[in-house]
Parts: sequence; structure tokens; C-alpha cells
Amino acid sequence: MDDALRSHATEVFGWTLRPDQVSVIDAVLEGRDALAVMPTGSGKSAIYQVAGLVLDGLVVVVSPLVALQEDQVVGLEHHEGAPRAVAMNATKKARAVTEAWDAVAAGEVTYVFLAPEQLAKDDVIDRLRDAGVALVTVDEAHCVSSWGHDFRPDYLALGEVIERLGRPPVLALTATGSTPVRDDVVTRLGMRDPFLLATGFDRPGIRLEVVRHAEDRDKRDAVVEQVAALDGPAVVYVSTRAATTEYADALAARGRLAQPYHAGMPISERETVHTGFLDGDVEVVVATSAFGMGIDKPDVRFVVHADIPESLDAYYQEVGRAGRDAEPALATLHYRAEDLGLRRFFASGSPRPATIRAAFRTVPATGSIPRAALVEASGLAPRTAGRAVNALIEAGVLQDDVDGISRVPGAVDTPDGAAAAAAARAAERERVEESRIAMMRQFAETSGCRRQFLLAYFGDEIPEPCGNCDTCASGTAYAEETSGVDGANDATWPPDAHVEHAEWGSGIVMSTEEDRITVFFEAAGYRTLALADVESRGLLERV
DNA sequence: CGGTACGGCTTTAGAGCCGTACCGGTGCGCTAAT
Repeated sequence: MDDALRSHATEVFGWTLRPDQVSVIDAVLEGRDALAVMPTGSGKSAIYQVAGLVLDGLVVVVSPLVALQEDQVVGLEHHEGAPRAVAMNATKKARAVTEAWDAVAAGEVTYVFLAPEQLAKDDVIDRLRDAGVALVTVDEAHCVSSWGHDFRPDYLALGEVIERLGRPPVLALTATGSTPVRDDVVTRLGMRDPFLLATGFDRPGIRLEVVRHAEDRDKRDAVVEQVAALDGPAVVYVSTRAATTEYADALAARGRLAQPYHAGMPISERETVHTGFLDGDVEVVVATSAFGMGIDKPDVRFVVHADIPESLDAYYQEVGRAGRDAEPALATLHYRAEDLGLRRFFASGSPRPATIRAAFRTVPATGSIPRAALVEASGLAPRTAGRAVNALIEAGVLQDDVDGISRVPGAVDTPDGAAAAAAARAAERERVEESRIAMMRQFAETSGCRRQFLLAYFGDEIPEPCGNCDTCASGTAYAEETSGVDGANDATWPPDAHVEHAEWGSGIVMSTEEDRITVFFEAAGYRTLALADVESRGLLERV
């Protein structure tokens, strides 16, 4: 990045770039793929915004929420001299969309914001490709991993979409992601040897606490008791919509300005709660996971989990909404082992065999069928069909390329075989999900330092207990930390090392403790092995 | 997987226990009815 661009960026956007941002911009401008894992508010958007100043062509930004797209467009419009930005989504009037596409075709637009569902449409791809795409940015890229396989299947097709756009460089941005999630994003987007920037995950100002409960009733009482006494903006996360109103009512009865928030509420009510929280008219938001992306309030003092999340990735993302102003904050997890049952339920639920067979039958033995035509011909609901197709792609039965969906040569070629292959792959996925839930459980039940555990999960290591969590306060974290990490083991099995296990296949070392090692296996999920066994029985092999 | 609602049962008339069925998160885009 030369001085001219640097000063041009400062002139247009008003900020000065940090070296880490520059390193990613440089990679992208050289035509390299890049994955940047940076905290919210650290200027991820600046990367593609600055790139847009010099790149010759469109900067396509895939964004999961329409609200985020609009925020970005408005933000860019604020800067005089910034290239033009448009968002394409279903909330736009047809006329506005037409005008926007005309402007794109005329070369008057640089940034185009859209959701992956827009990119599932052929005409959208054609228009973008004809205008010339210089960079594809996938914002909130962890959505590819967490939503792609079922909730929003179009996320999974992004890799192919990028090919069809002429395979420009790909920039993936996210504030979260353990190593397996990052690898998943890289694989699914088809990124090639990406430049990786992962800034530190530690948020030392957030105190971490876990409170264990045996009875559901006691847990509910304890949550209400705690939150009613808190002084400062708070978010309470729960796992069901019904619980949002139950807690909000109980807190309101205790004199707190508390409001529920979940995806089943009318948009206007959701906005009222959101803006009320920003303005201070709402002190406590009791929410499902719907309250998250796009919520940028710096002075949230408390994040209280009344129910345990599905993974440490989700947990830390939610916890990370506290204390963005760098002032002290508190994160409390109210834990009951039974609450993990709901998470297991959410993690299950694969397409039914009959659905898989129906989707498979629509794919010709030779040649291919476009996704849209397949959905039509299958007679299935679009979403159901999308999930089934994705399940078959993941199972290696079908493939997605420029012409559409086709059979993988040499793979199973009967509907029953396809159903069996999909079921086997789904079982593998459930094992992985189950292991992520198990990691969440281990975090909740550990007597060691919470932060050490959490950061190890994200591939960061801190040498000493943090001093700002409940186990450090009680002293158990120090008791756990016996003779320290064995340097020899660390050298043999360093974090991120690729290993092979006879039964579980290939994996990545997540962390090594004094007597045990945690490895993430692609097919089996997180597994913790005793180092003694690993050494004596040769369970793992470096690859 | 676990919680709740509900119907039926009982060493039977009022209440508690049991088994069973059902439900549970996240957002895009599009359509139909007002």
C-alpha cells in the first residue's frame, strides 16, 4: 500500500489505518485471498472500503442481514468522495433496484451489498459478472459455517458463486471463530492459500463467571435475583422465545426496564427495543440469539446467560457484546447440565431419507441441472430441497459447478444409496456438533481458569490464570495449574499441528495441557486424549 | 433431551400421580390478502 493510497484513504474516510488492517489490504490488492478475524469495532469494514478506492471493478459485499447492508451504505454515503454504494434486497422498490443495476452497468457503483440469497439468482450473477467484480467480501463469514448447511443453504453455494463471478480475490471477515470454524469457512468459500490475520481474542476487562444450578426453578430465581440488582445496561440470553417474556415480566415486576427480544416479534417492536436499549430507555434486553449481529452498544456492562449456548463460539460472541468501551464488564453463565438437552435437539434434525431420495432423483445420471430447476422438479419446498441438495453435496454424492448440480462420477448412483450416504454424513456432523456442545460443557464444569480454557479453544494461550474469573477468585484455577506445561509435549504437539488418528482420521491440535491433549477431528469433532496414551500407544501421528 | 400441558387413573370424590404428545433458534425472499 503506497503513501498516495494511504493519504487518499485518510482524506476520504477520515481515519488512519493500523498496520494489521494495512497487511490485509495489501494482500487483497495483490490479488490474494484473505481471512481477517478481528474484534467488532476494530475496523474490518475499512479493509474492503479502502480496497474499493483503488480496485478496478466492483467490490461485492455479502452481508447476512439487510439491516447491516443499509448501515454500511449509509456509512459510506457519509463520506464525501467515497465511491457509490448500493444494496440489493427484497425490501427495495422494483424501480430503485432497476436504477441501481443501471448504475452498476454504467460503472458508477463500486460497492454492492447483498445477502447470499440474492446471489442464488442467475440474473444477479450475470449483471455483476458483466460489470466486472474485483473483490468478493464475505462479511460475518462465520455464518457460512454456522448457517450454510441448513438454515440458509445459499451460504453454502457461495464458493460456486464466486467461481461464476470470474473468481476474483475473496476477503472473509469475522469477529469470531475457533480454528475449525475458520478452516470450514476457508474450505466452503473455496479460498486458496489465504492470508490470515487473527488478532488476539482476549478481552481481559470482561469478568467470567459460571453459576451452577441443580433445579430449573432455582436457576430462574437466581437469574432474576441477579439481574434485578445489576446497575447498568444488560443483555440476558435465553434459549426459547417463551423465556424472553417470562424473564422480562419477572424483571419488570422487580422494577427494571426490561424488554423481550426474539425473531418472532414484529419488526417494529424489535426496532423499538433495540433503539430503546441504545438510548437507555431499556436497561435489560432478554433475548434469544436473534439479538446479536448489528447490535453495537459500547457500554453493555453485563451479559447474563440464563441458558447455555450451543458452542463456545456462540458463547464468546455473545459475551463479547459486553464492555466494548474497555470499561470493566461481567459475563455470568447460569449453568444446568440438563439445559444442554435443548442444544442437542437443535444440533440434530437432518433431512429425511424420502426428501433426500426425491432430490437425488431430479439430478440426471449424466449432465447437470440448475439449482432452481432442481427445486422446481423435486416438488419439494425450496428450503427443504436446498437442504437436501446441500446434504448430498456434503456427502460427496452431488457436486455444484458452473452449469448446476450434477452427480459425482463414481459416487453412489441410486436414491437409496444417496440417502444412506447423506445419513452417514449427517451422523458425522452430529458427532461434531455434539463434541462442540461437550466443549461448552467442559468450560462450564472446569475448575481451571475459565479464560485459559476459552482462549485455548480459540487457539490463544495465556501462560497464567487470568485473575478475572470465578475460578481464579476461588483459587481452584491455581490448584489446577500444577507443575506447568511440559515443554517437550508442547513441542511435539503444538497447537494447530495436523495429526492423524487411526479411528478418527485427520485433525488439528487445539491445546496441550500437562497430561492431556485436545484435538479437533474433522469427522469426529473435539476429542481429549491422555498424553500418556498418545505417547505409549502411538495414538497420533504428525502429518 | 427436557419441560409442560393434559387426560385418565385411583386402596375413589379432591388431589396427586402417571404416561403421552408436543414443542423448542437463527433470516432471507416472495406471495396473498387488506
